[in-house]
Amino acid sequence: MNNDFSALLSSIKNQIPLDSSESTFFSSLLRPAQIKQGEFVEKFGVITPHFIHVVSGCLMTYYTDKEAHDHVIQFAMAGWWTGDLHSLTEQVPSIYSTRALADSQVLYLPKADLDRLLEQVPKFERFFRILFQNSLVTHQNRIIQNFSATAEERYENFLQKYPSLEQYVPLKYIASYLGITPEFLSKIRRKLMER
Amino acid sequence: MNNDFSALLSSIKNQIPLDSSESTFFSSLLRPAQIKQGEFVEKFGVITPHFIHVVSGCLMTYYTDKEAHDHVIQFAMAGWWTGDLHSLTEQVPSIYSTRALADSQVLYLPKADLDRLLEQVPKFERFFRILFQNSLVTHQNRIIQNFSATAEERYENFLQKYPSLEQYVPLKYIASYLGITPEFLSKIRRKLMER
DNA sequence: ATAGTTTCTTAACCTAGTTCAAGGTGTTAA
DNA sequence: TTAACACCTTGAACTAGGTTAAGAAACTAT
Repeated sequence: MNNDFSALLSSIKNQIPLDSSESTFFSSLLRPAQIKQGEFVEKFGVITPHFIHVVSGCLMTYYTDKEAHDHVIQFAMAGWWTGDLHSLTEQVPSIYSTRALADSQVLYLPKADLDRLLEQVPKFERFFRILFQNSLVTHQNRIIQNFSATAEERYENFLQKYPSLEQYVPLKYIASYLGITPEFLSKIRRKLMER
Repeated sequence: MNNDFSALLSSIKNQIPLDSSESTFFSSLLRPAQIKQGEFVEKFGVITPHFIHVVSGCLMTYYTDKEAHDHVIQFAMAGWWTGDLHSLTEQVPSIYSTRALADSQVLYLPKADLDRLLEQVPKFERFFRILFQNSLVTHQNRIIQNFSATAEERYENFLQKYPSLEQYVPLKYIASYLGITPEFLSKIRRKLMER
């Protein structure tokens, strides 16, 4: 059994029981890839060809607005799925770009294979239903936070929630994820240091 | 076939084929209810007992923060599902409240019945997978908007996207949904009138 | 080592959005 | 008919966070 796949397989088996032929079939659909720091795995304007699972390292997904400002919408660490869902499912050009913040290993699940998987092993519908359901709750919490917490509170929550990210992620991207400028994050950090 | 159910059934059949016994089983799990304007269908601190589908009228879901300020996170119109997913699935006290903005008809799908449905008719996993997947895309778009658009742009987008809501929803709740104060929404509206 | 590039910080000034307080309008209800 | 109430608006004073521009640190790459 390939070592790249074992962590993913066991996280899936946490949600749905898989027999060995199902595991083998699923594994056969995954395309491992090594991504160097700074490389793109998904680009604005390009149709996303596959769902992306992070085995190691760290990826960042961001949106570029009309004024050419980037807005980080997600950091994806080991064990996470990422990629523009809308582009993937509707096969329309992506509005996001995804880049590696560190050398990373990923598993690609091509759209056609994902569709085949869901058809042939319907249990995976359940897996992705739960995955999306949890992600939805996370997104709702983020929306609430953005409305009801100050930038300072959001930064403190971020540090608590993703302590391991500091090693990978330049502060300017954390600022972007929090919805503030790097300059303002700097002010916040100084204020917190002085305490 | 009960008229309350037919719109929901056909929206489901849009995604997954249902034979008549499956339709009947699903329908047997739904509990119709009439909600008067102002009544709650879900309350902060209470475990959400069922998933909620809106047949007619309009519901509003909001979060109450430590300073006792309400933040509207969703308006649910005819055809929408609503309710605190996290409370429903984990059976923990809800952090949201949901109220009727107008006299409304809803269908309750109790948690135990939802679980039974997913077990006995696994096709529904697919239905909810797609439902959550689409909702996730909507939530991501909202996060992006909050970061990259001004309050004025967000208000204009809101009007475009939900033109029918104006009849039900007091402006102060629209302000809350947009993440601004009613006073500031007032200023925006005057500015737009003057054009 | 040194130049080039990217990241982080500082400070002065600016603005979108808030807060507070008051008044206007519309609706229900005795 | 007037009191009570919820909603919307206005304006003045304020603040969280943005902008601009500069320099300091930290990396890369010769």
